[in-house]
Amino acid sequence: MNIGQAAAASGVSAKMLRHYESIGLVPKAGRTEAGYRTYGEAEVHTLRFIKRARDLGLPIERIRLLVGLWRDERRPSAEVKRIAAEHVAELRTKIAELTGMCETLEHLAAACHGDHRPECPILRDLEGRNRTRRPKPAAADRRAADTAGGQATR
Amino acid sequence: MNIGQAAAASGVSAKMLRHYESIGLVPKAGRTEAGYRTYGEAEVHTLRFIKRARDLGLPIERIRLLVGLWRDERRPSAEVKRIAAEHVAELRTKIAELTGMCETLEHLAAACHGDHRPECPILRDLEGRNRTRRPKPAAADRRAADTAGGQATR
DNA sequence: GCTTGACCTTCCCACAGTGGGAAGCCCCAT
DNA sequence: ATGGGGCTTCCCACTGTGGGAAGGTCAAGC
Repeated sequence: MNIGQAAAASGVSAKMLRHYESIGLVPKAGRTEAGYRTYGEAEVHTLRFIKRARDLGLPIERIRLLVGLWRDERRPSAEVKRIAAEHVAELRTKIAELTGMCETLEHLAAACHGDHRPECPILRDLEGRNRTRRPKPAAADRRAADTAGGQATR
Repeated sequence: MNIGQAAAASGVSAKMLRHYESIGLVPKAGRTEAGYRTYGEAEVHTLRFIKRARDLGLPIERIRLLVGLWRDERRPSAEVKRIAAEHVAELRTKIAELTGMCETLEHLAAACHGDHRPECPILRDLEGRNRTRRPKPAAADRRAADTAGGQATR
C-alpha cells in the first residue's frame, strides 16, 4: 500500500500520516526505490487505533502512551485506565465550561427581543452594565479591576 | 494608563492587548513620546467588553462584529441575537461531541478492571476488536444531543 | 515510445489564541 | 547614576489539520 491507500484504509489523511511519522507517533514507513512510503496491514492497524483514539478526543501525547501500552503485552490495565480517566476528567471540565457559556448566552439571547431596535440585553451584559447574572466559576484571573474606577492618570 | 495598567484594569493580558491591536480588533492605542501605549477609560471599557465576550467563548471574528454593533447606536438587536444564536449552536454542537466522547470513554473505563493484568477493554475497543458500542455521530449536526442523554444501557 | 493525469515527495504557510522569552529602551526611586 | 521593573518589537511554541507549490513517479491510453 502506498500512503493514499493506507490513508483510505485507516481513515487518517495522508497529510496527517506523514505528520504522525514526523513526530514519531508511528515508526518511519518503509520506502520503495522511488521514495514512496509503503504500508502493510500492521501499519494500517496501528493507524486505525490512532484514528479511533483521536475520535475520542485523546491528544497525541496520550495516544503515544496508549500505543506504547497497546504494544506492551505485559501492560497493567490500570495504566490504560488511568490515562482514560485523566482524559475523561478533562472532557468533563471542558464540557462544564462550555455548558456554562452556553447557558449564559442562551439566557441573554432569550432576553433579547431581536428586532430592529438597538436595545439589547446581550450587549448590555457584555458591556458590564446590568449584569443579569454570570457566576463565572472557572479560571479566576481578574485582578485589580477597580483601578479603572479611579483616575490612574499617572 | 500604560499597557500594564490597562491590562490589569480590563483583565486582558498586555500580550493579548498588543495582539488585539495588531489584528485590528481594537484601534491603535495612542503613544507617549517614548513610544509607550496609552489607554483611557474608553479603551478599558472596550477591552472589558472583549474580555467578557471571550469568556463566553466567542471567537475573535464574532467579537469584532459585536463590537461594531455595540458602537452602532442604531444597530438592530436582531443582529446581535443572531450572532449569539450562532455561537450557542456551535457550543451545543461542541458539547454534544465532547459528551459523546466522554460517555464512550467512561463506559470503556468502567469495564476495565484496572489492575496489573494486561487485559483491557479500552485497548480492545481502540484496536477495533470487540467494539462494545460507539455510534460515532460523526459530523456536527445533532443539536441538543446532550439533553437526550443516552443512558448506559444501549 | 510518449503523453497525460493521478499520485507521490518535501517544504512552507495558515488557522485561533495564548504564552514565553530575548534584546533593547524608558521611567522612577533611591 | 544606578538598579529594577515596565515598556517596545520580534520570533517561537503549542494543537492538529489543511492548502498549496515545485518537482518526481507510476500506470494507462494512443
